Amino acid sequence: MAYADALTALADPTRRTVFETLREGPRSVGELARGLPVSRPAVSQHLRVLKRAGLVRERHVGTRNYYSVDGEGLVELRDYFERFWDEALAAFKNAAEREEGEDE
Amino acid sequence: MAYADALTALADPTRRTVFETLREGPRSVGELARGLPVSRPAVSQHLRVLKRAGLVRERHVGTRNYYSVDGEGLVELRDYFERFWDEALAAFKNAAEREEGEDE
DNA sequence: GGCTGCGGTAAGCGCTAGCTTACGGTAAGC
DNA sequence: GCTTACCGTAAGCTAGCGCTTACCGCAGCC
Repeated sequence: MAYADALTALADPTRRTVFETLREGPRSVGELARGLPVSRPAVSQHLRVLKRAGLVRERHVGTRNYYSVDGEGLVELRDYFERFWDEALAAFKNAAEREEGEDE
Repeated sequence: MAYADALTALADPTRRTVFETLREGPRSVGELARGLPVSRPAVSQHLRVLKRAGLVRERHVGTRNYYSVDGEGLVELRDYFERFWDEALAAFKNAAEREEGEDE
């Protein structure tokens, strides 16, 4: 059920911006906050949510805290959509076959 | 930017349940509401959000309103994550090459 | 040691999302 | 026509989310 956390995490626009910025490479909290219209603590809270969703990782360097993209959350999301797509297609196929059976 | 609507749409647990139920095949609003702990108008509102996100379609039959999965929204989401993944990989590769250059 | 810059956390606040009830509108059956 | 079942929308309420300010801890530097 971890894909649920990832979905709610990426639902917020600010969090999406943070995530998409991190895609370009690791960033410190301050660096991220400077490019955003919100305060640094707000960014900190967003990063916590993203981390809990398995979408980002953190690495301490001195007093700085560098965040980067974690592929695990992305993989879970991709798998979720893929499975969804497969089952939806299967159901569609079943329905089509049933309708064909009714016509006879 | 339609993937944003799809993400916020799928962030809500009730809406996810509705969407996953629809994966099994078309359902009327009443049928969906019966299997959920919320009222029928609530389901109606959720369906409106899902429709705006391009995730579901509706088809009127008499006084009933049948909803089914629309693949368009799913495709947009898949493309978004795919592009994200590609760019993240490219950035990672660039960073690795830069580090290699610094070592020399 | 003191100072500075870094960042996580707590407390509090406003606003929006999701829910409910109440209503109106339409199609089918008598 | 009347009634019934279906559904969408409006209005209103509440819980929670995202934000801010204030505070604290920690690492580096003088």
